[in-house]
Amino acid sequence: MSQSLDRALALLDELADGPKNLDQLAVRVGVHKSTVLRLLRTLEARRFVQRADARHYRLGPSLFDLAFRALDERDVRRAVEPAARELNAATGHTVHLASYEDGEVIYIDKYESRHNVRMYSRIGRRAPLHCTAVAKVLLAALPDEERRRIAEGLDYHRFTAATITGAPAFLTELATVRSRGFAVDDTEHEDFIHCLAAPVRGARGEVLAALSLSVPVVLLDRDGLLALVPALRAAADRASAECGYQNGNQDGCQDKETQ
Amino acid sequence: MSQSLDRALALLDELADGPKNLDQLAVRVGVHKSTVLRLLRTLEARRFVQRADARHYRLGPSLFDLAFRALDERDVRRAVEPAARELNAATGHTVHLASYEDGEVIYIDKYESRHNVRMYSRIGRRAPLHCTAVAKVLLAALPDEERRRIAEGLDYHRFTAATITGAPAFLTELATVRSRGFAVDDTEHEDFIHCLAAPVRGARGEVLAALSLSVPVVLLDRDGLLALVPALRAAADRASAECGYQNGNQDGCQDKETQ
DNA sequence: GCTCCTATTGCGTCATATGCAACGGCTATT
DNA sequence: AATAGCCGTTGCATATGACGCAATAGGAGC
Repeated sequence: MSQSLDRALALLDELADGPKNLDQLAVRVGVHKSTVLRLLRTLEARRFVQRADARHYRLGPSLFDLAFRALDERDVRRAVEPAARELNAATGHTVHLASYEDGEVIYIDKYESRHNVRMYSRIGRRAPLHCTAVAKVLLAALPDEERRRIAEGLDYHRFTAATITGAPAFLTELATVRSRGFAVDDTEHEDFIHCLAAPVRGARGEVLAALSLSVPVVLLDRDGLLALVPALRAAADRASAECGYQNGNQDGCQDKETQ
Repeated sequence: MSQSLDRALALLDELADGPKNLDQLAVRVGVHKSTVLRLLRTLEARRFVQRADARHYRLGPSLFDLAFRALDERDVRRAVEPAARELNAATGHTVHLASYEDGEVIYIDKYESRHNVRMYSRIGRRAPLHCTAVAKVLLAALPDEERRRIAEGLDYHRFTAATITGAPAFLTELATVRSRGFAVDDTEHEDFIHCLAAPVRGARGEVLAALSLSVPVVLLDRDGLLALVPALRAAADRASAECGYQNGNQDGCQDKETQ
């Protein structure tokens, strides 16, 4: 709708993977150099970009400030923090918090593993829907027809030998997740990582977010991973309580309504 | 320079502290509702904002993605991470990493305290220059005339009884920091917090960033804080090594050239 | 069922964002 | 040291596209 704004946002995107100069930017977004310069000047005035050196621009501190302020605003994130931190401390593994928004699953928090083998992920990143534990938990909570619609619209890119590659199999998996109350990603996204995820619920029992543990297979085999389920669920339940979820029923089968 | 872009950035700023509707935004940035709508639509198309509900907008995932990608790009941050994490684990206190850019000191990383009493800070935030340990370390490393110029331009807002409130006293403090090799914020910013900071140096000995520990006074008195100096310096030195700093001379008096 | 509030759209106007081309500072090159 | 080439920067003329206004539509609340 707004041309100049759109171009400016494209510039920010370009700058996200490293400093660039005027010409590079002009080519990448397809506008004249001078236009780029003027847009950058406005962005610079508001500290969204800054000059790395005389001829290179990079993203500026306003962006960080904004992003973290906004993340702080997200109530779930704040509410889940203590439980997630404790889970991270207790297990030593990577903990993620992800939420579902507009057909996407986004990581909204991350607590790094103590170990050297780390998972590659980042706050703000989108998780693939068909092969991550967090996405399974979040999709499993959607109303039937929406879940089906989404499942049938996915492309099921095969990341590893274990990746689920079809809507029917995926819908079956989601049903399992829904009835069991937690999800497993058994090296379906990356060869060397497997994950668990469990839902964080709000006052009306609706699923607000998914809390997950990601563990390199070299550290823990499948049984070792599954042995972490109680710890994960305890953390997710504590987080749910923090978010106003009342019902303490944890009989292994939380298949109640999910709005 | 670019009006619409400038307004859009103002909108983002407004949205950083919570979802707002059209009218609120229109009033705050001083433009017509319909203009706000059109700008938001562009921002929404690029996922910089999203609708929280029918009549409220909030910041979107692109922003988070961008911010974290940009942070990852910052080499210092990545290089310092292991040392900072270890320092955080060893002491249990809040660890900050800050850098100096264009007359400002910005937090570029943070590791939370294990304790309940926490410091209020955030990645992306600006640190006040005259009353934080990180700023002292970073300013102390600047060339003489620039340091003097900055010191004389500050407003020395008095946050606490201990805040340094004049350029001469501040310059003396910086000289001490420079020769001693670390800085102390003795409840100069907040009554209940005191901090230590030490420089992280690059290949040519230049100061790249400041690493700091923030501790509530209820947990540790002044001597207790100072007892952490060796741990902090060890971490800063490890981080410096990671950044290419060669000179292992740690005789308590790193007053070498600082570019 | 009615009212009020807020989002949305069509439209006419003109501010403003744009591309172009020329300038100028800097670096690198021989 | 002189020159060539690169890249950032500026002035200008143009028309695009962003703007405010006012009318419409769509809900929510009473």
